Amino acid sequence: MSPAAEPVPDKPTRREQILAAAAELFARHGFHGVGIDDIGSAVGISGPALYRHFRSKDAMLGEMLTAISEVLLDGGQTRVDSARGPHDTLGDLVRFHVDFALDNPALITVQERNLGNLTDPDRRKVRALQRRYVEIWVEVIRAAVPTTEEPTARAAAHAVFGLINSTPHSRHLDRAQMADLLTGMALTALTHAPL
Amino acid sequence: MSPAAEPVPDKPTRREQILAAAAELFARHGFHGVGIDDIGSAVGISGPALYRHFRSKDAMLGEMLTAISEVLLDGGQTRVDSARGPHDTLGDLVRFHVDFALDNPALITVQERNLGNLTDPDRRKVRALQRRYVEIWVEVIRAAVPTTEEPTARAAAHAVFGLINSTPHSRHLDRAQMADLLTGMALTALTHAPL
DNA sequence: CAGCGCGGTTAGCGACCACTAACCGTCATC
DNA sequence: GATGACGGTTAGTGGTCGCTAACCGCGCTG
Repeated sequence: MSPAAEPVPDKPTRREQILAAAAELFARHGFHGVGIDDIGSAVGISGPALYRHFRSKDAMLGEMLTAISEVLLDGGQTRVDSARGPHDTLGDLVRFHVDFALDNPALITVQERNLGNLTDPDRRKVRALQRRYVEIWVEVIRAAVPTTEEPTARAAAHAVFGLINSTPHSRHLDRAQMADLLTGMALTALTHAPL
Repeated sequence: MSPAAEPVPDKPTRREQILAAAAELFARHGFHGVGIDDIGSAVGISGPALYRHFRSKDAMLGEMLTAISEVLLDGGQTRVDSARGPHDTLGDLVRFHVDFALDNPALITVQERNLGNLTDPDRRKVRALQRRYVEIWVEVIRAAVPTTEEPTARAAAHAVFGLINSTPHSRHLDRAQMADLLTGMALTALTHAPL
């Protein structure tokens, strides 16, 4: 067949394969619980070959977490930019985060658990991105529920992240049901609870 | 002053000191990210002295997590035993878990993140205890919101755990406000969302 | 006061881990 | 058809980690 003409949805590059495998392993065993050889053999190569693609193990985690944070921030900003009204925007934001969590359970887990294993510069960068993402949520929450104080909105946003990110720890429902459940609970908690 | 007559609330034993320090460290750096020497120096002794109190590093984590699971299960059972009505019982359960999470952020974090670092027998034991705790929640949820299917109730329980356990990651409010916020969000999500 | 258990100490051992060194086959290009 | 970038390989190295060994001072108790 003709080369490079198939409807292949972007064959993942080796770097991406490695990051995906590493994310799975980091999520299951923790950053320090995974060896360089474990990651290598998870993608069919062995051990030090990884250093053809990454400068260090720390760099893998750093790239992984900054990528996640950028995707979240970017997606959040997009939802806000196409705002139709405060309540719809909040709904879009919730649905976006729910979809991301359901589609990337390993990444969500790593971001939640392994922030402390980043190098200092990487952690600063990721923290900054995360802060901007939270600020988006704070503004949208306060637009939808105007009586909410800013610190309360921030705490509520974190609580909703916890609710949604709990996904990886429970697989009792199928994807669609889970999405509806989490979206409903998150929106109800944000808009009907006494904040 | 007279020796051993003050209102000291049970001076913590050495084992307890060690477990508390280890919990803090495990929460911050992950199980494999903490060395035996780190734990030792956190309680003022150094390194291998820990082996006078625990058989291994694994045993510390094991004892820590089984203790947490037993406290939760026990507290949950107590709340159910003194039930006055479905809604009150659910409220008691939520408030109990919120209090525990706010008072023991490190323990909650360790239980969430480091279950995978337990030895197989320890993990089985902890999992069994956790399952029983979740089943308490499932029954109470279904009593308070009778239209809820069992798998949905289980997923909702996990989601609420995620919401409440998000506490350690956000300290924007003082304890009382945080307790009210989390309790309100959890109860609203459970009883007013379309489960 | 001899004996001993309790809870410390330091030194060291074997395993493992992140990473480097040195080497090699496969292409694409000139 | 030589060249060199690319992405692999195996062997090895320095450092760290969990744990054991050997030793020791203190406070009970018979």
